[in-house]
Amino acid sequence: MKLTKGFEQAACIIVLLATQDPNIPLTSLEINKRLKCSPTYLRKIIRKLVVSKLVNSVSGNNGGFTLATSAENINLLQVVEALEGPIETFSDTELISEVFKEFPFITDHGTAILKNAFAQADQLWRDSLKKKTVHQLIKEAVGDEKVSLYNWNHSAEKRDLLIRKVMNSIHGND
Amino acid sequence: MKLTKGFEQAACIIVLLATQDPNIPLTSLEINKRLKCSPTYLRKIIRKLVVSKLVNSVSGNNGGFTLATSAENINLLQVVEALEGPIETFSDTELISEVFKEFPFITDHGTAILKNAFAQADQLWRDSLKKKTVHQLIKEAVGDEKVSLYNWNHSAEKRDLLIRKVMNSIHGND
DNA sequence: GATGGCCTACTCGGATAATGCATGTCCGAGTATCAGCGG
DNA sequence: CCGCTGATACTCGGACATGCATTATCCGAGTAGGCCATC
Repeated sequence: MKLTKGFEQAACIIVLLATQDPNIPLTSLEINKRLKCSPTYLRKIIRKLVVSKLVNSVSGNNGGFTLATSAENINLLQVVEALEGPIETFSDTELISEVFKEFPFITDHGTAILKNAFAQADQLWRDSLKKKTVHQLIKEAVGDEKVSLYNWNHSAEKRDLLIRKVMNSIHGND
Repeated sequence: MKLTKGFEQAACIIVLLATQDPNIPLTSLEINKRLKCSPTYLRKIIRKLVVSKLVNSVSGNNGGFTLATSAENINLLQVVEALEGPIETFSDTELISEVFKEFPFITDHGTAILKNAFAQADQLWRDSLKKKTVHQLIKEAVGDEKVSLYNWNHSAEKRDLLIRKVMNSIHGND
C-alpha cells in the first residue's frame, strides 16, 4: 500500500517541466542530469505521463518534453493515476464468495459490502489529492519567491555545442 | 497502491472467528479447509493478526485461534494495518531535495509540502475505514438474518476421530 | 483405585525458498536538421 | 542564389533482463492431554 518510487520521480519531472519555458522542450537526458537515476527508466516514467496526456513529447532533433497544459490544471491525483492507473486499494478475488458459498445471504452481498467500504475510503483519498494542483504546491514551496520560468536545457555541454556550431558557421569547417 | 492479497484472506479469517464460539479455538487447519490457499502462508497471515492483538492464539492440543475482542471493537483499519503496517502512501526518498538542492526555498519545504498533501489524504482514508466495524459489516451482510455463532471445527474428520475415541473407551483397544 | 511422571501427538512460530511485479537495460522507429547537388 | 533530396544525428518508443517484496514452504519449539507405573 505504497506509491511506487517512480511517483516521486514523476513529481519532480512535472515540477521541472512546470518551471520550464514551454517553447523549449526538455530532453529526457537533461532531466536525467538532475534526477540521478536510471536514464532509461526515467523515460518509462515520462512515457506514462505522455500517455496520460499530462506531458507532450516531440521526437527528432531539438525534441523533448513539455507540459501538455498549465500547472494550474494538473493536480496530484492525475500524476498518481498516470503512474499507477486507477486507484482501487481493495482488489477482489472472489475469495469471500468462495469461503461462504454455503451462506447465500453472505455470498450475494458480502463482497460488495467490503468493496464499497474501500471504495468510499478511496474516493475520499482521491478527492483530497484532486484538490491539490501542481501550481498551488509550487507556489506554496517557493513561498514569497516569484514562480519564474527557467530553461533547464542550458547545460554546459549544450552551450559548448552551440558555440562550436556558431564558430563553424562563421569560420567554416576548421 | 493496492492492498496485498493477504488482506482479503485476513478479512475472511476475522469473519470466521467473529462467528466462531469463542470458547472453542479454531485451528489454522480448520480455517484452511474453507480458505483454499497455502496452509502455511495462512498461518503467517494469522500470525500478523495475533501480533496486532486482534486474535489470540493458544498452542498445544485442542489449541487454535480466537478473536481477541468482540467484533464490535474491530474495525477495517485495524485489519489493514495489522497486515500492511502503518499506512503511508507517499514514501519520501529525499529525491526532491536532491533535485532542487540549488534552490534552498524549495529544499526546505518542498518535500514537506508533498508529504503533507498525502498525509491528509491518507488520514481521510484511514478515518473512513476506522468507522467500519467488523460487526457492523457482518450485520450488513447477513441482512435480516440473525448473526449466530457457529463451530467451524465440526469437520467430518474431527467427528470421526471423536467417535473412534469414544468407541475405544467403551470397548477397550480393539 | 488414585496420583504422579513421562511420552506422544498436536498446536503455533520463525528461518528458508519460489514467484510476481516494480525497476532497470537494450536496440529499433521516427523526425527535424543540415549538407550537397542541381536548377 | 534558391529549392530539392538524401544522409545523418538526434529524439522518443517498445521489447528484453534484474532485484526486491509478496507469496509459499519447511522444520523446530512449546504445550496439553493421555498412558503407564507406582503407591
